Amino acid sequence: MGRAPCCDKANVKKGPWSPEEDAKLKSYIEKHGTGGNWIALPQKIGLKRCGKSCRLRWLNYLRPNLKHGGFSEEEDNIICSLYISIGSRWSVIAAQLPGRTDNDIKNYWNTRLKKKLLGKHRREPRNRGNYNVKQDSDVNNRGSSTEGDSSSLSLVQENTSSTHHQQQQQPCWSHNIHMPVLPLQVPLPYANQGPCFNDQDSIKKLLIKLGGRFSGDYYPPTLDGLNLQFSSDEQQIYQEQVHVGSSSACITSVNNNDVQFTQTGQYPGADNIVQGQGGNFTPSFEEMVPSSNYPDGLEFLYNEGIIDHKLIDSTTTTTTNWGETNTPIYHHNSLASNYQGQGVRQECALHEFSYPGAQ
DNA sequence: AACTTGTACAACCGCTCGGCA
DNA sequence: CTGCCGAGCGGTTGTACAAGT
Repeated sequence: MGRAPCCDKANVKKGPWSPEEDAKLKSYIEKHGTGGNWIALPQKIGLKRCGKSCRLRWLNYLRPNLKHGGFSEEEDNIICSLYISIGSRWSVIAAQLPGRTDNDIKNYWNTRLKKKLLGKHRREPRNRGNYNVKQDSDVNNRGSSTEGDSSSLSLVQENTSSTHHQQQQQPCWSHNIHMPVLPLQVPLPYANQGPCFNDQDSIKKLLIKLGGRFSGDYYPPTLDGLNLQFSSDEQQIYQEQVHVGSSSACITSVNNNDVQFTQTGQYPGADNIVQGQGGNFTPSFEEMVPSSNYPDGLEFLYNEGIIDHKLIDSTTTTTTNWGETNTPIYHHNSLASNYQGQGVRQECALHEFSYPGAQ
């Protein structure tokens, strides 16, 4: 019992749009609008295209005032900070970047931005003492960005001393991501959600998923301390796939029902800062998250010091009880503040990103 | 020059959500 | 309340092109 197709697949054209098709669609929408019905639109125009395809073409390519390519450093940083805050909610992120589409941002993240960060993450030696890492020499870039300037994503790892047995993964946070002031322009309907992993299944799926995504030189994370109850099959899948030094969300789990997160950061825009509540980035975090369990796909941000844990202080750590609620886990300060007053529970971990450039 | 590999981006697919009857 | 349907979203795939061998 599958869902009925939105159009007759046999009679619709697929693949790249011709200039003629573009012209037809654009002129019609500019004259008449979409009419609120994308499905009927192609018939009206005489296009042999699926309505969804028309919508996508219009939104991602033909719509006026769209920018293509040439992402600025500021846009990079906004994307990074929002991704950290709300995850892969590209439409929400796109709403913060005028002229950008969700598809554009998603592609940009997947093809460049993530590799720019993750690639560096993988290449650099880890825990070998003091070393500096600059994000300005990535081979994936073809000279389109202005890298290496003071506003780029840069980080310096200075101190790798660790007293824990997970020294291999022990990050030393010293430098700061350069985050621009982010004036939110629209409500963020998902800002209260963040990556929600509020049950064991979610955690397990996440771990397994991450296991497939990362591979390399790092020790696999231990499940000790997470109190996740894996079936033997799940555990096998996990152990087969996970070869990471970091994974998953900031789990500081505690018992069978409760899993806690801690997360902080300092956001640069002073006007936007909403001070969180909380406590230190406690030893218990280090102990209970032996492999640095960080948000989905973002471990490198932490391990590379892009998110500066030195900044964590007694005012900024919060916990989330998974057993009770769908409480958000990762929040941007401004996102969180933006959503206050809407009846949304805000016992979230607020990021604070330092902003060295801000005076 | 020919082939292979890597990258960027456009487009598609399938799912979820919300409006409406 | 329920089911249908369209819009929207995010993940994935396809393709063109550049770079490397």
